[in-house]
Amino acid sequence: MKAQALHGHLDALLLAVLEQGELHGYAIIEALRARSGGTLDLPTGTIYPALRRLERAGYVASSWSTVNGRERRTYRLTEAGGRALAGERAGWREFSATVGRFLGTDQPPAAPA
Amino acid sequence: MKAQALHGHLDALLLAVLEQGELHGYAIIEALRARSGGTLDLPTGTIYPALRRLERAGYVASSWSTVNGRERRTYRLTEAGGRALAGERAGWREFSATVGRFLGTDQPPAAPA
DNA sequence: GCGGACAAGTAGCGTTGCTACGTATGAAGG
DNA sequence: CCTTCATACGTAGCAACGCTACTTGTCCGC
Repeated sequence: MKAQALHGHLDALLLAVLEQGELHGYAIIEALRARSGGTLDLPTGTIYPALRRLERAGYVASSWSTVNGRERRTYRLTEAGGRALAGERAGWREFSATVGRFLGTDQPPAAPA
Repeated sequence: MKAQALHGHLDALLLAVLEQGELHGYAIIEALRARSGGTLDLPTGTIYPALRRLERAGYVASSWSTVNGRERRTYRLTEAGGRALAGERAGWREFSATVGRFLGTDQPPAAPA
């Protein structure tokens, strides 16, 4: 997938991942990769700054913990983050519907389990 | 709709509009606005540079004409542009499917005529 | 004459993600 | 013991892209 196609939607993805439970940065990267079937393989230099942006915005909160001598910063969605996610979802729906009208999205044949 | 959400997909939209026939810049803006139901109201400062980008890339070709004393630069899709559009379509499909998996797109109920 | 629709364009800005780099621990392999 | 790899975090600088604001010019209606 083209790299910068994410532009403007990364925050929504991160919030969506955190919606299902708190995770630390590295795990978020793996979650994105796993849930996307390998399509979304985002570098750390993309994720970590994005998480800090979200924290600054109040959409996520973080706390440190040490696991096996490794420092982890675990992020969780805040209430504001939940509201933001809802907005992002609505925004995404409108956006994809609009662009889809031109690019002919229609039915993705994928029938997930 | 949030402004910069288009990031990376504008070219595809322009090519898609031109696919249905050649148009001049101003008409492209109106076509986008009309076909999107007013959602896509892009300023000239967005469209004109984008068209020139596409022309430089060889995806569209242009020719001048004068209508009612008004200079028009009419753009049409080239063969390379058609191929590019096909690629963009595939890219969009993958992108929207991937992001949709996280944001929950599902089936847009729109069943166009 | 003046404002508004039509028609094209440029300059500069801000956002955003990416590349490249740096640091540190623990486990596995030679 | 030393190297390599996976885990885990982070920053600095860059490039792409669309937007805002502005400019120029014609034609039409008031």
